[in-house]
Amino acid sequence: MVDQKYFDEMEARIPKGRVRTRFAPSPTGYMHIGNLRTALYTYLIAKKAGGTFVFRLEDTDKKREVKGSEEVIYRTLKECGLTYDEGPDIGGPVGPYVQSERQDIYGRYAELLVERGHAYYCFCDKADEAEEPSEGKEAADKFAKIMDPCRELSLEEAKKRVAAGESYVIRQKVPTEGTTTFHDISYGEITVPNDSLDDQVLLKRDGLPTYNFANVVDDHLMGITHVVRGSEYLASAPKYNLLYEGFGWEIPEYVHCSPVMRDAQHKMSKRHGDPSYEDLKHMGLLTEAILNYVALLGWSPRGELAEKEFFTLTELTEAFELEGISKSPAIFDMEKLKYFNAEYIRAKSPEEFLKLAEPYIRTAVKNEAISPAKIAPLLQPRCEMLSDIPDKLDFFDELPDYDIELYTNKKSKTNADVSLNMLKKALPALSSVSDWNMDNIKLVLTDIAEAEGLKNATVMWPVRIAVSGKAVTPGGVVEICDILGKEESIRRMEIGIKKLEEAVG
RNA sequence: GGCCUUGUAGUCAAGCGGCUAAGACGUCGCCCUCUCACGGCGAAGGCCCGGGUUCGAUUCCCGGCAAGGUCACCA
Repeated sequence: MVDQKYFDEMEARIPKGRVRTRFAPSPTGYMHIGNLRTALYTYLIAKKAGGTFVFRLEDTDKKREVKGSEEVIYRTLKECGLTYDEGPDIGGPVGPYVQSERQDIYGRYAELLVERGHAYYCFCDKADEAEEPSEGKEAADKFAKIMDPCRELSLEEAKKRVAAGESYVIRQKVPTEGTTTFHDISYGEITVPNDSLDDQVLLKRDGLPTYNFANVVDDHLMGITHVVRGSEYLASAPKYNLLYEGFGWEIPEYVHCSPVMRDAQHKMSKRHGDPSYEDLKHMGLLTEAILNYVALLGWSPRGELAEKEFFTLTELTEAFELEGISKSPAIFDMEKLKYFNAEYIRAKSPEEFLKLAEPYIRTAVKNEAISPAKIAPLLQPRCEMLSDIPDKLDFFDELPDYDIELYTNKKSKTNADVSLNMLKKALPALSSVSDWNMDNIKLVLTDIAEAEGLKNATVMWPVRIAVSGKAVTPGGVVEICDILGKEESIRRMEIGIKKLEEAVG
């Protein structure tokens, strides 16, 4: 009847004695932030304990598969440095690591569970009812109907019908009375009445397992010691325990993670345009910053490290404690992420930053005579995201058409008249500079201010407006003139003088 | 609706019976300064509500309220 040898062999393969965690996404979407965070915590738990991090692909629902999403997951894990020790592409002792390649396993275990009296064949065709997910009272009514007659069928009778070719599903036989308690590392002990648990389908009509069943079987067969997953699975955890008990298997530790929210009532979702990991990358955010921020969204270091907020992956591995995981949902805050990103950008060496910034600089500055290497240092302390860069540089290639109102500035004590006067003094002075560099440009300008008994701003402001055409620029006049070059700077000042003369009369 | 969970400033959060309730982002002000940014200094802002228990509750218990999850042959 039962092929005991098969089960013994499967059992024998299971690694024992060390922490093993697994990240088990389904290829149905992109890597959203909650996913990434779960993967991170899962990785950290394993690595902190010197254990094994396993990657498993849960593709039991072929209909919902999204092409390309698998690659996104692999790429994201790789970029983030969340390297797994066992997985579909690298193998391992308990493979295969793709559920669709393990199909025969689930059928055998489902039948084993039937033999053990914790599951039963169900011949009712509920497909019609199940098509449309319903809510509220309706769902409650449907649940009542789930207690079907097949539950009471004798095993011989059921097998006879199976042998006759009748189609069936296998359902879990949940006790109708009593309660079930399970333990979660962050949520503690949770007890639920058994009559609130439904006889969930384990093996579908097509022979494939449901997520809940495949999960339990695989986690056991892969020796997973800590099951890390989203809190949306909290409600099904009691049924998991019943399954483990039904098989006579050891129950793993559970670590449920609260969701990452868009706002107080909605989870982050692609449908609402919330950014995925890849979206954030495209916005010019750094992997280190994303990872660091995400780690702190729902986890915080304790004790002496309580005030530390910048962590590398390695530092996280050391600092990570299960106790620090938060039970309440956390709202994703782009502003704070940007702050982290800005910090990481500033921490880069000038060379590293130039490498990162150059493509962005070049989207705005096409003029080959202008060197990105000269612009990058101005940008480094001034951008939160790399994508901020182009807008800041739009005046380099071409002088924008600006309003002469810009020449009026209270703090610099300038207006159109004063500015015209300053430009007329600065023009010849700058024209006479033979060695065009920042020191000399600055010297010429400050000399004018000193000679006139004015504050530096009074001469700097008008010149900066003239050469940039903008009220706000990265860097000051000195840097901008230096980058533009003498000829272009002079030309722009002449334009400024002309504009002002026309206006002032 | 049943069951489960959560609730410290706008946001992330520390706290684990006694504190002026950490820290960070954001906001505001000041300083630095040729604009902006960086940097420095400072300010405003909070324990969901009501009962208990206790000499004393943000912390423990009960009840509300609010929010979330789940109740699929989806994961």
